Amino acid sequence: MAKSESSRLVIDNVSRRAESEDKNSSATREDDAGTALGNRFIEQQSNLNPSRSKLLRRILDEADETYYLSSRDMGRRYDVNSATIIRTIQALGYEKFADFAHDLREHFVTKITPYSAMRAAEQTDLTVADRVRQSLEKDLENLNELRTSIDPEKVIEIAGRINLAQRIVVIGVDFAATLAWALSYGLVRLGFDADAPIGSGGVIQNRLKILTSKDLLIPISFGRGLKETIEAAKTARRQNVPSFGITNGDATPIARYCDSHLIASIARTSFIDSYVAPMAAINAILVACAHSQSERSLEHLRQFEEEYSSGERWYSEASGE
Amino acid sequence: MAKSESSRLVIDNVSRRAESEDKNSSATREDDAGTALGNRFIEQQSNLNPSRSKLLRRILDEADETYYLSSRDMGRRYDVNSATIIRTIQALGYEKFADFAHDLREHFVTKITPYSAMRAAEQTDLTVADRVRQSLEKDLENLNELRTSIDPEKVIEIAGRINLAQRIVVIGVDFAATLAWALSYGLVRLGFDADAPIGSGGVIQNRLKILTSKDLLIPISFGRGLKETIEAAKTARRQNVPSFGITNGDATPIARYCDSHLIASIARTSFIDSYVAPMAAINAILVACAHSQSERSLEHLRQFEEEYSSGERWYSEASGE
DNA sequence: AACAAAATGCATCATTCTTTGCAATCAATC
DNA sequence: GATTGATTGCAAAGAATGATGCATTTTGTT
Repeated sequence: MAKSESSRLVIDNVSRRAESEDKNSSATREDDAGTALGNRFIEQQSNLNPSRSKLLRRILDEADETYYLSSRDMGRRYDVNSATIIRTIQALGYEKFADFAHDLREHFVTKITPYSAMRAAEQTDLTVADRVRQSLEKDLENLNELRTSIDPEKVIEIAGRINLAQRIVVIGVDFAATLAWALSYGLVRLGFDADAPIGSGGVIQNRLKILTSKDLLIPISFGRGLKETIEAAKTARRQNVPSFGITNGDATPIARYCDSHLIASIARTSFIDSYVAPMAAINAILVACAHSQSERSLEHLRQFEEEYSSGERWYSEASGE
Repeated sequence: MAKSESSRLVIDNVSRRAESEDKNSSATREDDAGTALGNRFIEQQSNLNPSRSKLLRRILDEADETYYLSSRDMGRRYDVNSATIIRTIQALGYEKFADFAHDLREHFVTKITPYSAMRAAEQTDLTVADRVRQSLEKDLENLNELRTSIDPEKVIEIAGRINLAQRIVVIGVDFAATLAWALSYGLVRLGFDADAPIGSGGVIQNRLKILTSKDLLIPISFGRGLKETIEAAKTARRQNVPSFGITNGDATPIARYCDSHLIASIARTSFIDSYVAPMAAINAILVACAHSQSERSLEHLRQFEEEYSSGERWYSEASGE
């Protein structure tokens, strides 16, 4: 009984695996990096013949279904002898299979997102509850991707620029306005002179006119980019105003027209873009700002918290019911 | 060489374990539910003597360090004979250790968040980069907690109410205004009559005056609750306006004064609350809305998308550079 | 096409693991 | 405080795993 029930996680991942096989061939992929095993795979690439490389590629990609296998089971899974498994991991530089198994688990843990487990069920007749779950798991995946791909140093670099800037203007239109507002509000709380102008392109352009090279523009837009936001970035460039963008890819206009940028996925399961990962990125920026110049920010925060919590702003039972 | 490097994940979790030992004793906890193993642990509680129950409690809680152990290693870890491990899992109803191991892995996977691994490093001298990473991992944990604790049916229930409502007013002040704005904007895109009034309490109260029992109020506030938001919820109750709250606990004023509510954690690592999980919750609500009355919403969305993408709003290279 | 080098599969052994019988220990009840 | 039933540890048996020498196949080169 335990058995039948417990095998439900392993549904049918064969199809999706097969499909992703072609494009990636078996070469190293950049996103392997970050785990001991992934790094070793990259390093030792020259010591691996094509079939071994391919074998490892599959084991790593399918870590969610291989991390708990014995060498024999792994052999069975990929139609090779267990000795081949052993010798392949030895070619990677591991002395014992147990060492490899450990690193494979680590690899699995850092790459894991529940969404990858659910993706197998690409059924057509999803219930609404399924879609809700899927949405959350996609958010989790986006966020996890952000976590593994983000370079903390880059975030710190932004924090540094924010620290140096006299004024900070955050631009976001439509849905991205949410993010712009969140960032500028957070920065204000940390004591920075930040704002996120809303309104038509005219309002924004006017706001930009007074910016100088001592200020900082943070435009936020995804995909093709909304006109007003991109125009703002270009204006900033013309006026030598430093700019730092938040977007979802290296090829987006924001990435092109800003001095540097941060990438956070807005990939969605349904029709509505998910701004969860960018929100987390903004959070990270705020944290970096707060801690990279502790005296000033923390002092501001403390002050803010004080007047905030002592003040009249919180609800108190006394006032009614 | 593989060995030394690969043991870095296992730092020192003993202290934190010990500390959390007292309060939870060894009794079943609600958050065990949701995995085959957790459920079985709850069910079979009566068949377990205190020491076995305690043993399992620890194994489940420390799943991140036990999921890959053999029965022997588990025995060593908890200072019992491996036979005790075997018989304990048999008392749970498992026939073979392998079955238990499988469910333990599943348990681990559903509970895992990278933050739990990092928490061990409660050093005092964190670098800024560490704090950035920690912030992201905390976000991930909050989001994961939301995912495991959320009841999709509840989200669908909200969606149902939103569908029925004539007008929807979302209230959020300060940081929560970001969320309010995001929700109302999303709803508008789906074709609902929603808005998120900003401004002083007076503005909000005026906006509420015209609401009736056919409308819906969605206040968003966390912790102690901001006065204006709570007052809005209470006003709604007085006027028989249905209300649905988003907050971070069952004991918050929002939870008390709203007809029903959704919980999303804003727990943070630094000084700034993280609104990542609530953002995901809002996303989930929007997805549920979009799919629970497909005809209307999807039609609206399609229309919206069309005029949006064909329109002048996107950036196009032609216009400059 | 022939050869050398490398890789794989098979068979095997030493190691480790799971499971169970048995004796000792512990806990609860009369 | 003795007795009984449940639980644990110990030890051993049986099953599975990891690792390696040897024969065979594959790959790449001349």
